[in-house]
Amino acid sequence: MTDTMTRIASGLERAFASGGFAAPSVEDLRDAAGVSLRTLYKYTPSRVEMVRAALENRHRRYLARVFDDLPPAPEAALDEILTRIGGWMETEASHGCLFHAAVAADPGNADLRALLERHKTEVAARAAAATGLAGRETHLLLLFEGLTQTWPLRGAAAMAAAGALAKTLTADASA
Amino acid sequence: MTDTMTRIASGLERAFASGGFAAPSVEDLRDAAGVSLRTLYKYTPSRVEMVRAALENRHRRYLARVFDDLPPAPEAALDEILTRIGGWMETEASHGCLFHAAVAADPGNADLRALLERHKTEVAARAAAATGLAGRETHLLLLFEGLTQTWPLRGAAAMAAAGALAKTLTADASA
DNA sequence: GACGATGTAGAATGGTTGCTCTACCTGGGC
DNA sequence: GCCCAGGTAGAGCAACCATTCTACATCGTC
Repeated sequence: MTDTMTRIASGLERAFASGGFAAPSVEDLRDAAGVSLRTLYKYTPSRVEMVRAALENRHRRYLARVFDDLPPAPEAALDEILTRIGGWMETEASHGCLFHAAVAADPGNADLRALLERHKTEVAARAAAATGLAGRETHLLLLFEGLTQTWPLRGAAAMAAAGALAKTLTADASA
Repeated sequence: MTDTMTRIASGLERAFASGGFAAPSVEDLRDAAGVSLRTLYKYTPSRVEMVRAALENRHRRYLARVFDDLPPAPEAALDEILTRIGGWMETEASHGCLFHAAVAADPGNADLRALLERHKTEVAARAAAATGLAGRETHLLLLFEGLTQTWPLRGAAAMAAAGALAKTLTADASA
């Protein structure tokens, strides 16, 4: 029922998330997308377009899952964001941020890097808006990046550390 | 004058750092290593061994550069560590941590993941020892990971944010 | 000055990859 | 009943890649 492009994008996202960006062949990607090779190439005319489609899909899903319907109070919002990032890591991204992985796999690709930049900028902006910490976008970003990278290594302990550091941020702002 | 293995390892490190782990062909790696294909395969008998050699070299260089000869006072030590990580990012790792990049490029490889784990664990341990923050390894790790990932996106602002968050860590400990 | 260890140069090989192309199927609108 | 937009299935192709192999150079040691 979902239109073809959506089905392709979410299949590709799943494939890259589990297999990385280097390993999966286009035939693997076709299997994951659940369409024929011809249709796959019709919607995403090259392998890098497949990567782009997967990341666009990821971006939309991540923003919705982490930032939609947050509690209005700043400290509660920040706590909830961190909890949701933890949940995201647990169920979706057991080995780190997909955007960083894409750039790492192909560091020379400027388009990919622009996509990463846009994703992180939007994440920081939405977090700042939700927590009333305008002007602290970089602090928030550092916290999220730290949590996202430390989670695969330390699991719940990473969440606890992020929570502790977050408190000093909100306390600072209300002082 | 340096023995062959060392020359190969540091050449490989340079190649992977600038080209990522997926793109460079073994011939590219040979050029970077500055030896013949035969010699390259003698010391690193497969491409994954080349990756391993590069990462081992990176590990040694990183630890030496960030943790050797730190000031004895805890707060000064932490500050100095962050400054050195910033310097490292600026001159060596303009697009993130090489260990995470290696794992991202080949997420199924357990050996690589073990190498990442070992690297980060050792970094956290040495940082905790140098700053007198035993028991806070995860907090330190989160801070370093955050800085390392945010630096390519925000540059000096990332350093400032890391410094601010670090202060709350040391203040906490002395309280 | 001969020898063996260690290096270089680069051709050959067998397998894989990204991508294209041909041929066929299917279901809703006229 | 026919058509055609939009799909499937999968063979074919040229390029590339990791790895191996052959043939030759260099140098320190005896």
